[in-house]
Amino acid sequence: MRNSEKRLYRAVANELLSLIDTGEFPVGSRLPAERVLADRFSVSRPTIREAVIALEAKGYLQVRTGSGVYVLDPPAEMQLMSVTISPFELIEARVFLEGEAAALAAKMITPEQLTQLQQALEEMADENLQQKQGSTVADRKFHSIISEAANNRVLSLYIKQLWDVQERQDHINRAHRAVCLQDAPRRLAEHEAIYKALAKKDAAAARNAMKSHFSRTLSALHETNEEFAVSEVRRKASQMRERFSIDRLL
Amino acid sequence: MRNSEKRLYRAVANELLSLIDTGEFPVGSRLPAERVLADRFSVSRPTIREAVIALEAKGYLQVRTGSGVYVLDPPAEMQLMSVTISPFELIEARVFLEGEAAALAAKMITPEQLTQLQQALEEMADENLQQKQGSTVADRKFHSIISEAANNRVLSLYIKQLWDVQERQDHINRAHRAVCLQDAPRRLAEHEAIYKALAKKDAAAARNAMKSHFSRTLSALHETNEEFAVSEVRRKASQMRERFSIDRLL
DNA sequence: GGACTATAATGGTATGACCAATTAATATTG
DNA sequence: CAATATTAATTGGTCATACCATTATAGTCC
Repeated sequence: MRNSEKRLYRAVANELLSLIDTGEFPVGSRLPAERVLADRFSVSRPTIREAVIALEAKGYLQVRTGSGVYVLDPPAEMQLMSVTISPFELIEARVFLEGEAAALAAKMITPEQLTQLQQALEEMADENLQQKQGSTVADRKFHSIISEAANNRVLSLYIKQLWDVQERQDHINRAHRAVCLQDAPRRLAEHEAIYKALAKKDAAAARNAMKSHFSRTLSALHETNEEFAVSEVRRKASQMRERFSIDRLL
Repeated sequence: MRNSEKRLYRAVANELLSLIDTGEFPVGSRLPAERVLADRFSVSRPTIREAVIALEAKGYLQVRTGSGVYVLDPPAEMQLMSVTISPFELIEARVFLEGEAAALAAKMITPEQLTQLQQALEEMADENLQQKQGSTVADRKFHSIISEAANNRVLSLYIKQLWDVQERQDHINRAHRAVCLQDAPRRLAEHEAIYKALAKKDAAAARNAMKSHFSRTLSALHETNEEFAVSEVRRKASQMRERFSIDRLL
């Protein structure tokens, strides 16, 4: 199964999940009875119960006493984590959310929060000097302060979620880091531009600064993607070449 | 305990949580052994295990085989449902998300989707005629088509989620329905304006139409809120008056 | 046909036993 | 005495089984 699932109930839970997105247990359907599942997985009923309760706690299942266990559609965070989200979709969504958050923040931000932003900027500068350019902690801190300053928990929650998703997805993360590394001073300047707009309480300027900050990431991502596609084509071409040459030798 | 905690393990889990923030089980400490807890709560060990597993799944506890169960610092709430969101925050977020979705959709929408939008508009008109003005199914369908047309799964997922939240939260829902009922024809006209902008592939117009559609809801919500606040003040004032008059008579 | 009742199916809880991993105590050894 | 190896106690992990409460189904009766 997975990576050393020491506890049985976890293994069972994972199997149930894969059976769910395999389609054997569609959303809305009722799972087989606990006793049946116990028999099928060759485990005891308590173990099945533990797996079910874990999945229930995470929002995948609903248990109705006397009736059965039913499959719910997976919670939104998990849908985001699945690979079906492309980097472009994610960055696009972040542009809107963080752009509007910046605009709102410009009107609501407190002096303390502005001070915190300055601190974050200094930390980013330090990171640049200390060769630790891969680090994004100060970056994230900066954006996090702004999203909090917008005073809208829906926005800040979504922004946080998208940041988490991005950090978990390799290809996006790699592209993002490449951009950051490649042009650190410019990135710092962009953050400072955002800060200045916020300090001036200029909502439109803050939104624009944030959007242009992201748009560079987006275009870099497009380039990276293109490069990747090109290199893929070359790789396949070279494979073909090799194969044909071998064929000729035969 | 709580409101009808039918299942024992939930009651136990809640008690454990309260004991944690009471300070009896501080963060980082080890819980008493399962057998001890079972004895203390007068439940069986399996029930304790179920409670522990549920809390583990939610990130409150960590179980180390052979060692014990340890208290983690509580995870930042990532669930929108478990946080109380004010109507204003919610509508504000929807304005941004649906506004941008409309702008994107204007560029990407297909003829089939435009047809579907027209159908949804007709259904809304029917609902108005048939006195079923409380229904929002056609309304939701309309907005759903647009969010799909934007071709960004992050946006459409979040828009769907916010709609779900709204339908689950009474106070928001009541305010929304009040607005809808009060001015059905105008609401229909707003939807038609959105449709026309989309048909023209005019992104800016689509965004504006969508935003002004929401802004009316938002301002109506503000009024409702104000009215409610005013009536509360009056109610208390009248109570006071009554009480004072009684006092004088005595 | 509709309301009511008996029956079966399903989840809910409890006991007790045994295993495996960890930790603490103890004995061994240098 | 100190470091190490061994043993014992503690703790979570799993299982088998039994019985209860709730729900759903089938059957019955009017």
